[in-house]
This record gives sequence, structure tokens and C-alpha cells, in this order.
Amino acid sequence: MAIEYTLLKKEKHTSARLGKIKTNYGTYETPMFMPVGTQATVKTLSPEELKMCDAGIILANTYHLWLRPGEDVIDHAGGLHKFMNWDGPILTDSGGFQVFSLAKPKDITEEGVKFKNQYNGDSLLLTPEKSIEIQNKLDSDIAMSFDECVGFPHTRKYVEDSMERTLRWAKRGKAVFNNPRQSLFGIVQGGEYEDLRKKCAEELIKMDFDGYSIGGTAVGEPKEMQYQMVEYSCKYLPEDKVRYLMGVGDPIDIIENVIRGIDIFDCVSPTRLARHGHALTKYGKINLKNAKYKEDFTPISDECDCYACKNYTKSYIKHLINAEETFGARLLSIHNINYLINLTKELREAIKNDNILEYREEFIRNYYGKK
RNA sequence: GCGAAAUUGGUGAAGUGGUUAACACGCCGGAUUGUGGCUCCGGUAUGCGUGGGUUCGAUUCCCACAUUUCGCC
Repeated sequence: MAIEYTLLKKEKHTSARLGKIKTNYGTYETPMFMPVGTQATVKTLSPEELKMCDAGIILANTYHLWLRPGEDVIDHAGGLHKFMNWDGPILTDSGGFQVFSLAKPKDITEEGVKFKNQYNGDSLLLTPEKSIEIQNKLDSDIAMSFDECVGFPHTRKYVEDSMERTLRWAKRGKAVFNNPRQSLFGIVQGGEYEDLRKKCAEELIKMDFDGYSIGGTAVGEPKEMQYQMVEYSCKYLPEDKVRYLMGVGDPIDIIENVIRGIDIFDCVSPTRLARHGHALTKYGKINLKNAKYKEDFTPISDECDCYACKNYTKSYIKHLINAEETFGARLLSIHNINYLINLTKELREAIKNDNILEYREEFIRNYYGKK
């Protein structure tokens, strides 16, 4: 069955929403944060460790799994859940972000997007139909429409043409979508232009998707513009469907966008920051590589109850990162994912208590105050 | 004891009779947003073993000394 979203409560002073998503693998409250596991693994973490962090939905990537090991291998394994031993829900990104990060403008045509296989140099063509077909086989719980994530800066003309094409791609993908256990989301594009966001949202709603996401953010635009893009999109989306903001994971951005009506987020940042030695804390992001932590025998955070904070010191984790031992990246990944998931828990509480604006104020005071 | 070679940042080292002594690693910072994981961007020797000499000018040429390595007795 498709996922079911239920709106439980709206915060009194903002557009923030408390809700729940029912999936084939359990029911989860929103707002929520989804860790990213591009290659069918959240880098350095086992499924047990993800559970320990209270992870709900996790992401995997169509493009990467298409290239390696190939969707047929995963199909023959019995689907992505069995293949990677994850009994929670999975969302697959469509490859749309790779249009932004890997393809050149000339490789984007009406038919689809040309890529070069990084492993063997083969020429590849990813089309909306192909992306959906792969995702149907991967058997994730939520599939994404194949879109073009437009970078920043750009011209209005380009964004408009691209958005129109993304709409046509969404329609083509939906037409071939064929997996009764799976949901399909549409993606709102349109850059920073309200009329384009509006049009995109309205056209997607006509096609009737199981949920809607907002794309084209977190690609280098100013923060205020990102928030505006979210406002211009949420304004035209139905209340009874889940809203997913793609690629956003900076703590402040999560808060600001929850306030503007976003339900779910994903981001590589907790795991990437971890591999580069950074930890998220109440008092801002810290860099464990800094010399001042050499003999700091306290946990990353006294208030954090994650496995890393309960058992290890900054000094030890710094040593592991300096020595390029993977256990360091693993401990920091556990901490950072736990941090963002915990942030969404606190936001849910704030929505229940109708005090999310006060929560934001205090959060910012701590996060940008002295470290 | 005799002979030879060498001595440049924390490390491996390049280099030149004349502006800012290459590069790499390390170290010190910073970045990272639907992940082409182990990346990118800065900073890091007022100094070239020590002392003297030649020269307008020496890390570079000469002498002595020190240290190290190798060879011979």
C-alpha cells in the first residue's frame, strides 16, 4: 500500500505541522529527518546503529544502485529492504540530483539525461520511465519523480523551461509507475519565482501524487531565498499530503522550514560532516580536528545520550579522526544523526506546545552564541 | 687514525652568486546541503650545520670546525 499522511495539529503561530506517516514498515511522526544511504548503506553505520539513533525512513539512490550493483541484483535479492537488511521504510531519490551534480547542460534533453558510467565509461541515458522502472524494482517505499534539480544562480528562462520539462517528466513517470507497495512523490521546481512554483505545484496536484517534495534548494542559494522558495511552494500544496524538502539538513534551516510547513527532510551533512571530523552540538558545529580537543576528555555533549557521547571522549574521537580510523567517522555519524533526529523530536514538542518561535529563538541564541 | 660524501622548516626534499627558498607530507585553521565517501580552500623556513673569508651582494664560491654516513687500516 501507499503511505498515508495524517495531519495531527497545526502550530498556533506559524505554518508548522505535526503529523504522522503510516508506511509498510511502521508509523512515524513528522517533522522527521531522514539519513542518506546513497549506496544502500548509511555510510559507516549498521542498521542496528541506525535504529539506535531512532531513524525512521532512510534514503537510497536510484542512479548509484542502477550503476552498481544494478537493479536486477537487488530485485533478485528480494528487494532493497532484504538486500541491505533494513526493516524500516526507504525512500529512493530518482537520480534528479545527479542531473545537477554530474550531468552537463548539453546532456539534458526532452527524452532524458545522458551520463557517463564512472566505473566503465559507458554512455548511459536515464529517462523518467527508466528511473521509475528501476525504483519499482528496487521496491523502496517511496519513489521520487525524475526531475532536474536546477543549480544556482540561473536565469528565469532556464528555470521556467526546466520546470515545464520536469512536469512532463513527472507525467511520463507516473504513467509507467507500477508497484502497489510503493508511493510516488512529485517534485515542485520553479526556482525563486512564486508564479513558477505555483504553476508547478498546481500541475503536480492535478496528477495526484502520494506526497510532494520541494526541490531546487540547498544548491548554493542564500538562506533567505531558500526559505522563500519553501514558502512559495508550501502555499500551494494540499494540507492532507506530506511535504518533503529535499537536501536540507542544516539545523537552522530545518527549524526555519518546519516553521514554513515542511514535514520531512533529508541531508548527507550528518554523515559527511562526521567523516570530516565535525560534530553538531547545541552550541554550534565543532571541529574535532582542532588542537584544543587533544586532551579534552569530556564527551562531545554532556546532554547527549547517544552511544558516542555516553562512551567516548572528544580526545579519543579526535585521535581516531586524525589516524583516519573509520570508527571515528562512525561515532560522529551516530552522534550527528542522533542530533538531527532529536532536533525534529524537539520541534514536534514545540508544535504540540505552540511555542516553536520561542524554541527557534533559544536555539539560535545557543547555536550562534559562544562555543 | 686516514679518505670521501653530505648537512636547506616538524618530516622527505628541490633549488639559485641578486625580487616573495619549489613541491609533498605533517601541523594550524576553514568549507561541505535529494553524497562521483576518504575531498576542496587557506596558513605554515626573515631561513639553508657553526665561525670566518671572497664579493656591490653568499643558502649558493673558498677556508676552518662540528655532526652524520660510507670506505680503508
